[in-house]
Amino acid sequence: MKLTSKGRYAVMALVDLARFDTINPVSLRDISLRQGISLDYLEQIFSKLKKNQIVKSTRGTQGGYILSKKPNEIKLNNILNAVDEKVKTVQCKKESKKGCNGRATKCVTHNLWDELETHINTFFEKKSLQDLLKDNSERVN
Amino acid sequence: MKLTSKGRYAVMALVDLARFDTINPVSLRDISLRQGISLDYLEQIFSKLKKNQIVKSTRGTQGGYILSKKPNEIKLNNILNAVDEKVKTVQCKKESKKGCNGRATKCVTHNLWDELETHINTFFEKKSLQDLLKDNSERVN
DNA sequence: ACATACCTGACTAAAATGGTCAAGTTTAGA
DNA sequence: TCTAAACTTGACCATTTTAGTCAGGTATGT
Repeated sequence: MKLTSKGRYAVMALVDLARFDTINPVSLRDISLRQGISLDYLEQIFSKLKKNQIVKSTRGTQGGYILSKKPNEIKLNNILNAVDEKVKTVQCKKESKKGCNGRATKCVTHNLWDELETHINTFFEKKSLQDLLKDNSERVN
Repeated sequence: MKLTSKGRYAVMALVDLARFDTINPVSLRDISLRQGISLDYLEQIFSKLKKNQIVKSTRGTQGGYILSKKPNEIKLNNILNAVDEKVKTVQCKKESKKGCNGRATKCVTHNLWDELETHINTFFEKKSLQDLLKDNSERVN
């Protein structure tokens, strides 16, 4: 399982977007400056967010990104999946005749990681962008 | 955050140990063969488990490892911490005057990762080796 | 036309991962 | 007492992932 900066950046950027896209599209440049994330890296991230229909883009001067849906309809789960931060805890070979570790049976921890995966996914499915906005409504930055 | 093979191996090895240490210490060699984990790697893992008083060792012929406590007293949390698979989701610089990203404020997702961390830790604190033994009591391997 | 901003893909330094290898020390049992 | 089994320690390493950078584009509002 992995939960690294990419996922964090994606969430940060989208919270930023949710705050500022009410009138005009928001440029990555602005997000980059406000959130302290490299512009080039943001472009990679937004490319994936766009492919997953989480944001929409407008090109040209005054262009930028806006959210595709309302903040309460965008779950953290959607965001993290979009940037390939899928919650994956076990690397048991699926569909092979043998189970984990090349054995006939599943490794003794197999069910455990499955449970954990569900546990974490549930957490992210419940949280929406809206929830984060609310939590940080008093913040300046 | 990271949850990789090392943690999985540690749990697998301890479940194995819990099953077989009733009479004699169990050698890493045996665990290695039964669980399909490299012996050398197991040695690294058990070195840490020992430092954290999760297992005790006996040297020499017929030596090996036994659990320091009863299976129901060993929480998964203890195991994963011992092998450095601490649940860590954010790399915000602690104790610096500035918050995440070198800003004066915490990044908007700071609380989120904190919550997740608690969420996951709670999961592991509730699970003991005993629980895993029970789940797999019918297994052959 | 030109500046702004999106778009794409190749590239890379540094860190983490999942080990291996070598050289011990300790102790049970023959 | 000798020796093999088993623990102990630390260095080393190939591969993969991460977190970007860089170098080009293309589209479009003014």
